[in-house]
Amino acid sequence: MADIILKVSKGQKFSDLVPEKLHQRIVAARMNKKLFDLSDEVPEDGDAELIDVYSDDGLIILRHSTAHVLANAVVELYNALPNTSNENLDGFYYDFDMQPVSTEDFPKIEEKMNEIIKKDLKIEKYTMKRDDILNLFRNNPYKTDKILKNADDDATVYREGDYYEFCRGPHVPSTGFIKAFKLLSVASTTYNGEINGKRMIRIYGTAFPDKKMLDQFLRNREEAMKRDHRRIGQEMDLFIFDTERAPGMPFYTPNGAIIRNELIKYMSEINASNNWQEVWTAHVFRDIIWKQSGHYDKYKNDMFLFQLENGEHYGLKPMNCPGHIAIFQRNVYSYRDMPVKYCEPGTVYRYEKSGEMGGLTRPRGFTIDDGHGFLRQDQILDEVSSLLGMIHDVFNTIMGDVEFSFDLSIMDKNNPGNYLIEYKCKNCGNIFMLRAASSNLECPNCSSKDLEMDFSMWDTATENLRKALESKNLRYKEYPGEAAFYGPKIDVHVKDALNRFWQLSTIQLDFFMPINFDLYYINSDGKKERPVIIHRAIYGSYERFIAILLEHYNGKLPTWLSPIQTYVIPVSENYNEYALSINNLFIKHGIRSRIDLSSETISKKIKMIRSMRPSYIIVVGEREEHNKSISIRNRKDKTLEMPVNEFIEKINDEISSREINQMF
RNA sequence: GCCGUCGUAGCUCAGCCUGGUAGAGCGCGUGCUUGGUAAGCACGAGGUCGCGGGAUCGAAUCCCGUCGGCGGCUCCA
Repeated sequence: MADIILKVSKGQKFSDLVPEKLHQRIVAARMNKKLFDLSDEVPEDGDAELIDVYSDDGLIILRHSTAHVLANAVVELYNALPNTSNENLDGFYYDFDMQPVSTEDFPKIEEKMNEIIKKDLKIEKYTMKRDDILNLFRNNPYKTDKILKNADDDATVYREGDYYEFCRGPHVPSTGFIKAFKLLSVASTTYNGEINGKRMIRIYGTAFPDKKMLDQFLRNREEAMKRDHRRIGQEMDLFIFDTERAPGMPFYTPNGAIIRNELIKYMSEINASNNWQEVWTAHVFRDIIWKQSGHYDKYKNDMFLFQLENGEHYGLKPMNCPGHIAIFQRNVYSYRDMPVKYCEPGTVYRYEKSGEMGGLTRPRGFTIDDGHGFLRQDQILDEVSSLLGMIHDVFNTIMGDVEFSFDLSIMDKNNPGNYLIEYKCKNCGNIFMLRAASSNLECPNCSSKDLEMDFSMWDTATENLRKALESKNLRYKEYPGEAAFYGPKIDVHVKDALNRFWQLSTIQLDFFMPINFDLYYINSDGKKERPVIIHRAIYGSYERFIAILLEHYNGKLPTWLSPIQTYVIPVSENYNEYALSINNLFIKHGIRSRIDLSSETISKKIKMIRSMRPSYIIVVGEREEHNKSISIRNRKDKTLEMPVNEFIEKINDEISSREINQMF
């Protein structure tokens, strides 16, 4: 439905503007970017937008209102003290101070919620004085705290039956607007996320405008759980975790190593064709390099650091950039040599806290398809454009025609102290870079405090990132204040088959490392000049990317990535010889083929191998031997007989062109 | 790191509440079966119940500690 925009005049009630037939669909209104309850009066003449429950904003309002019904129910059932709720892409949650509940209690809570919904309680809004609100919530310290922090004398309180909520709104007009909801899970959390805060119970749920959408969501959710990469990894025998002896470290089994190596090989080709030179760097460094890079100060608690008998201090690399910088420093470069671009499948080790690890998505050791470019400032645009092209090619090749989203994280000029920026001393003319938050704002040369900020480096870099995105016609969102202190960045998200966005690629500009390591090149005037470093990864990490691919394809990887490309099954022992000759022929032609000579029935062999997701199952018997052919069963369980040589040619094409779809 | 929850055969799990030193299915091995596209039959091997301690005549089971896993929180260069 298109947004409904109406001319409205001051004093009208929004609810009176809703067309009769949309009565159950319009949940709120918006004017001048402000949301209103339908019970509100129009504040001034102008254009108002009616918010449909099927729109993004409407959905959030619906979920928000459902969270309140949850709170209402939980307060009645358990005498809980509600704290706060939130809504997101998947649903909502509400935090309570209460005795722990489990999912077994959900039916009871849902029943109570349904009662509240059936009553179709009006959700009424009251504007109240702060002291009155405080009085109303005097028995709830969490609400009191929030009121003290947020309320002024025209703050709002909403009533739903006997239940009151201190809230900005808006809400759906009555509880009957909630047509389809479900509680999903329960977890514990801390009050306001404070690390030592009071323990709270968080109940997760979701709501949709109709039952059909809810069911679809629940089905997707179930499918996502079935597709969990840990489960698929087990079924396909791809990797293991030796949780006792090497917690958080993935081990690739032969099948998993095939996938990883194919991805590395492809990235290596992409890198080479875009002039990124492959290097190899050490995994263990003396700690001095981490002190120089700044990682030690900031991340030493998250690093694997150790000391030898002789007293020397070492650390495993948590980042690849210092290694690449070390290689860059072997030479003096002319501006003509730039850019210098090094890349590497670089394995890094980070001591993630025990509770922060999880499968392949958050291991302690992982390999980044890392790259560091050393650029002149005028080369940023070209390089970023080239990277955006690489990103496009890579994901379209591997995942198909996927949807992307781009985040541009930029500096917040209202808080320049957070960032490393250039200053000019008005006293002595010295130009230097400084992160104001971390040191005194004074000229390192003459100690003058009369300084002028110069944003030009940031402005140029940010403008180049924008230009690169725009030149490729990519839509992006800007996030002021989200830039790293050392530079702006682009993060790339890719949508998978289950409609989930994953952050994969990142392109970060860095003004800081070049200073820490005193990097320079010689410009056309023969003077030293600082390069900008570009940090980039396309897959992100191999571990995470493999996990995403497994879930995206439900393990049914394109043939070029598939650990088992053909699985040969003879109909009976009488055809073992023919089957063996076929298998050997495949292997000779570079196809990853296996054969099943066990004395099981053909049905059982197929049943057993299915969880390993071979690309093609090849069945041979009398007919095939006679015809010099094979029977091929594809991933969709279609079968086709084909001459052996024709199949070999076709599958080799499929593999070498990294085709996503099967030959039939 | 914090809260919750879990750890039994290669895998998935039952037994634990209400102590009497282990069970299933799949897989694996052997034999029979020679089967044409999602489980043929029989027999067999395999586990000191994550690890350490405590109370008990006796612990997979109860208590404490510890190491891991999972769901969240916090964090993620």
